[in-house]
Amino acid sequence: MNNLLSIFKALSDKNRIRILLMLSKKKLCVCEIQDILGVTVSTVSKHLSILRDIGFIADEKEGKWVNYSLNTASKDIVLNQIILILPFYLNDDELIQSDFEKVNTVCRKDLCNV
Amino acid sequence: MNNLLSIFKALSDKNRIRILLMLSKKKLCVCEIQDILGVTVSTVSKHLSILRDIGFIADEKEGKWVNYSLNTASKDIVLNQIILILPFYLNDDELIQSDFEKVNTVCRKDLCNV
DNA sequence: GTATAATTTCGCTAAGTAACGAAATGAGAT
DNA sequence: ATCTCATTTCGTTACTTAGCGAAATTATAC
Repeated sequence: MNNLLSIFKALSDKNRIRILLMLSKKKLCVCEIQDILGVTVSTVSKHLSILRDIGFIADEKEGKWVNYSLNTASKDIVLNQIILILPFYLNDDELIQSDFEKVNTVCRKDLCNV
Repeated sequence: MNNLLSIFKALSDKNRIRILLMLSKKKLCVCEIQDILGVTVSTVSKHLSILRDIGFIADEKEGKWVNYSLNTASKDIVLNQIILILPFYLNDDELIQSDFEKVNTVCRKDLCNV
């Protein structure tokens, strides 16, 4: 029950939903997600830790960066179903479409090393 | 997006999950649900209004009482999927099993008219 | 080894929400 | 028509949580 509640609580935030859908398109690092969401790095990091703890996403080091990716191989029924359903539900959403465009053009090297 | 968020927020509460699963077994009135959950009537009423507004449940008058029932015919993809998945996920949950037993024995006439 | 840069953690504030009791509502029963 | 009783709404309190900036951490690159 508590596990299930954690899943729904994790999904009760607009920015976390946006992150999940971004990651369904492409692996991203924290600073790229920050750029797209328009919130501070610490806030993004907090959201990512919530999504990671549940098993929605996975992280992996690549040079200086940590790449986050969607975990499509979860054994959890609810997690799997949610990840399948989300795109059908939100592909037409204006904000999500705008996020998708940014995902394609975002460049971590421009964002950092200022 | 906001619709989806409302759905997940509605599901982010233990008592609302319990209510949904109770109603999957039997139609219940507010005072019966109150007895099983062990919270005040006003709290139950608030939970029910949240679930009703989204379309998870429906209400219907019967004499003095309002019967609440699970809306299994929702056109919403997420709502439908959630209602299908919840039992698989929680049938083994201790609290839910205890709720199910109480659902079978609860009697609204004993609860009211004290 | 030290410097650099991305990420995480910490302390705080503001907004949101579950719970309660009391008052208001509304429909059935007399 | 009035009374009764289930239910809803209102006002309040306590708790949770998203967001921020600063400090701490971690690991790469020189």
